[in-house]
Amino acid sequence: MPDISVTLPDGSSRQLPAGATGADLAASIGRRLALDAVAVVVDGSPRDLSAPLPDGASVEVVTAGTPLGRQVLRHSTSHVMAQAVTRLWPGARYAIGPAVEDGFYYDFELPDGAHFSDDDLGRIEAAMREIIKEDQRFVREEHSPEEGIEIFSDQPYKREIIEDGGEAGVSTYRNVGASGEDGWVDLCRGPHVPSTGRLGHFKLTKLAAAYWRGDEHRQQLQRVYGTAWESAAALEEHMERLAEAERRDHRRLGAELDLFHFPPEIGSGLPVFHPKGAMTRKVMEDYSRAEHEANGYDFVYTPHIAKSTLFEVSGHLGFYKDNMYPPMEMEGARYYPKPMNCPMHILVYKSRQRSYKELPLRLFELGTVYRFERSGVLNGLLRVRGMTQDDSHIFCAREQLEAELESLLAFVLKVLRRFGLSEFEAELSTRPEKFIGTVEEWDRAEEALRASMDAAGIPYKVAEGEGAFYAPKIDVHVRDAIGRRWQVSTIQVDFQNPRAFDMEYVGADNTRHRPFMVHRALFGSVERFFAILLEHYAGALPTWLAPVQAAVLPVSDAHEGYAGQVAATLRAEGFRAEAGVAEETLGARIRRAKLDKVPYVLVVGDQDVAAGTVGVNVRSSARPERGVALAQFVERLRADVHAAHA
RNA sequence: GCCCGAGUAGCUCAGUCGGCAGAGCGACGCACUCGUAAUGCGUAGGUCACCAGUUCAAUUCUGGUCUCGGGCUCCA
Repeated sequence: MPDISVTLPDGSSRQLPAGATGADLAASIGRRLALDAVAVVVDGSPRDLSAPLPDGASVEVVTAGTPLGRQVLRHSTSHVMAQAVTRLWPGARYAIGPAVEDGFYYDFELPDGAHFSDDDLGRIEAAMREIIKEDQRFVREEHSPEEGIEIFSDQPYKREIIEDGGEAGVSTYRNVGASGEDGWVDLCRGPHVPSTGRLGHFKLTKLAAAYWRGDEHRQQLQRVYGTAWESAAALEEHMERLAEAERRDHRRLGAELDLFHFPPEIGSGLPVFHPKGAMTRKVMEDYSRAEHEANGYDFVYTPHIAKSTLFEVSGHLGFYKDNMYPPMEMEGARYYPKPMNCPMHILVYKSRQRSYKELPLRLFELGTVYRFERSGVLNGLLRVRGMTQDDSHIFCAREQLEAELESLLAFVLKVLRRFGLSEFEAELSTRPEKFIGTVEEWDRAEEALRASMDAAGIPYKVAEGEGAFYAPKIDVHVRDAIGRRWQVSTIQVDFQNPRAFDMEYVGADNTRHRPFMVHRALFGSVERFFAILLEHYAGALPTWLAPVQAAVLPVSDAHEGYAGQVAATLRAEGFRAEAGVAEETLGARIRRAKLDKVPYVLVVGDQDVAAGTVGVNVRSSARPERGVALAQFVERLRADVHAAHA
């Protein structure tokens, strides 16, 4: 039999007997690799280990612990889950079951309109472990579409996929037990692990409803989520990450640190900030104002409600009505709470005739808006119904757009960095199928946005056709301390509103021109950004943002007077300091201050009163210091607070 | 809005197979006056989310409503 030759990723080549498979290749390289292998990539395409390798191919063996290997594991586990569900609910229909970030899901329609309950997760897991124990092989088969439709005669979702796919052939995977009996079959491109015995480090995590093909007008299916990993240790690590995320949950921290809450008496999605949360928010807002002032923005204030005509012109009542609170009738007019600030800012622009000499005109407002979000989407401060945007609208001449976007993005990133967020990824959303304006305008705006990201040096992806109907946009995402991605800033170029409001300026040529408009929210919403910071810092806000920067604790009540003086001195120096009273044991008071995540706990006793010193217990350190001169501590605190502004 | 789950003291939760409810923490009071992550004792605090229904009796069972959580759709 003639040999074949394949090329490995390191450039070396290997000779194998004709008909050799990926599994044979892995085995020929090493025993360990053969055990770890879950699939191969042949000339760039993922394949089963059992597939024969073509002569001359480039082949990479995929192991379980790699991103692609985990995808294969997860997708294979989702098949096992669907198989388990059909064992437990004969007649269940299964739709799609892909691998997703950190796990997988599968969508089902149970017979007789049944729904899963939480208790079912354990039953499904048990059935899955049975299937894994049976070590069923994943057997790939190729069929014509007609055969596929025949195989899935009782699976309408699979049939729909085949019918809509319009492909020349379809492939299926059959799970076959040791005795060779035909098992459960699914429509699938693959690849899969060789057999179910390769799986096992998984957990079913949650239930959800999901619409068939993501369309809320179609059948609602039951979705089961799970996670799967290459080893028990990796699964355990993942579960620990989830636990860490829960510990950092801003809703939990908001209650523990007494920062904010959502009174049911006010209504869903409408938070109140308590004094400590409000202090941090005030520092954020003061900082934002100072930065905007230093960067050429003009401040405006606008009302919370406006007559319907304003939102008719802006297009909100046409395109955004479902997200608006209903109107109030007053003196024959209908007043709507504003869902966005832009129409108001446009009216400021239009208050008089504008000259090109005024452009770019940058209007800024911490503007509170109200949006009627559907109840199911509310999520702590991350998704609310009343929020304050650090909102800006920039009006500029066409030839200023590029430079303006470039400096704008640089400004955005600079501010985000000062809040300790430094890993950015952006997304450029481009012209959708339905759009207004000209292709030339769009191309120019997209190009300007792209250039600003190149200039800022941040990585970005292009979301083709994802722009709003009126404009392309950049969304800036940040990664937090535990690697989660959050969308914060957004920058949108708008062609629609300048036209709708008939905005003009007089150019150097003494004729009228239409300005370009750029919408920009930096934090996104102050509430949301506050929540992201809380989660990023796990509640231990940097000193400049901490509501209480130093807590002064007297050792006994004899030292309360001195503690008060120390706190007063710190406040006079511009810091946020509180003096305590000696009501409980010192240990208990220190513990409380630490749990409140106060950056500096100062303990003062006889020695400090005599020497004018403080004991310094730093939040991030387990070892307290003694006998630090107060003046010296003031300088340390000052340096700490200013470090964030460097 | 839809599916699943939850709602018991300020918080975290136990409990009642239908018979007028309990712990820890917190709050308050008294004692303790203390040098770096929980001093002791005591007191108060609950229409068991709300509204109906079944029942001799409902916090418990049934239905509805509201709120919260996890998803879907949507989005800052």
